[in-house]
Amino acid sequence: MAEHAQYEELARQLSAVGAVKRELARMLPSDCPGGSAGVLTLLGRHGEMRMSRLAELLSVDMSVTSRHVAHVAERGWIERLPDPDDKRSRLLRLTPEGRAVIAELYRRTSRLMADRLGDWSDDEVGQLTALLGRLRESFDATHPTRAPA
Amino acid sequence: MAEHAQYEELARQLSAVGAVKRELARMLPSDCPGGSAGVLTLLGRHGEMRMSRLAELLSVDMSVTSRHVAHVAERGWIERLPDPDDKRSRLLRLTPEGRAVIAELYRRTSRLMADRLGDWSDDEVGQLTALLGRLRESFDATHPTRAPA
DNA sequence: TATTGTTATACTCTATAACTATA
DNA sequence: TATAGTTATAGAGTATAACAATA
Repeated sequence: MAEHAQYEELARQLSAVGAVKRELARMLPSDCPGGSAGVLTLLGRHGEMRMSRLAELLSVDMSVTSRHVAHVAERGWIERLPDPDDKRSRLLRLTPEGRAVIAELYRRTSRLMADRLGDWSDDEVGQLTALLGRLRESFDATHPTRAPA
Repeated sequence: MAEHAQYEELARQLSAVGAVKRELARMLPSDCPGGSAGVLTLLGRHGEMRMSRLAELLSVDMSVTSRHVAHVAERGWIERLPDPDDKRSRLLRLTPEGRAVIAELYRRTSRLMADRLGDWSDDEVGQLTALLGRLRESFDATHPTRAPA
């Protein structure tokens, strides 16, 4: 259990993360905004999946996911296939063009991160990543202690 | 120097912080959106200051700051006083009403944080806060190694 | 009836550019 | 000329509600 002032300081730093996210967003290709990049990288990491699963991984409403997915589908970066198990559902799959975009995103991310975090150790980057993961888990509304059912 | 995969994972977790920030925003008073809350809490912490200084602390453009400040000034939560040292500038000062809003913000933040981070130790909260602070510093465009002048 | 996904609408936050007033 | 601040405009992201199709 932490003190109030500590919570305030954490809240302030979380707000300030916005500046970092905006700088990451500024180096994205012009036709691939952040929402699209999220769709592509999650499909690249987890493989073919349904809309609802993707919305969960993105931590946004499915209506938002639908828009981001439409954007990348219009550019031919993913396919939307019928789900043999449920005709309401659609399976999202990367195309070769989509994989090429991901490769470019990776190049740009690596370059920027290496420039900005050049003096961070592997361990420090890992610590921050782990703590952010735990933070998200603690705030997850579907967490068992808050949604017991 | 960290590996590429580590950078990717950090970028993903930074994106996911958005969900946490949105949950914090959802419990704000209806006439006090996040931008207004940022203005009030920074004035509360650092005291009277000019627009340009506030923009720097918020890490956003001064045009954005101007809008947020106008919002809180319209509600009587701050005063905009003439700066005796520079007639172009305005000094921003909290009113008693503004301090009351801050008190309410603190109550709500504490309640939510205590609920979500109840199983975090002081040390863990402090570690995350410190790492986020360092992250912001590393990405700060005005950092001496990137803006040497 | 409940769920998957789409679309329309509205709100917040942000940056860029044009502008006013002052340094 | 340069800087402090304001305003107009445009773009990205998000949530809610209404809807169609299917379970």
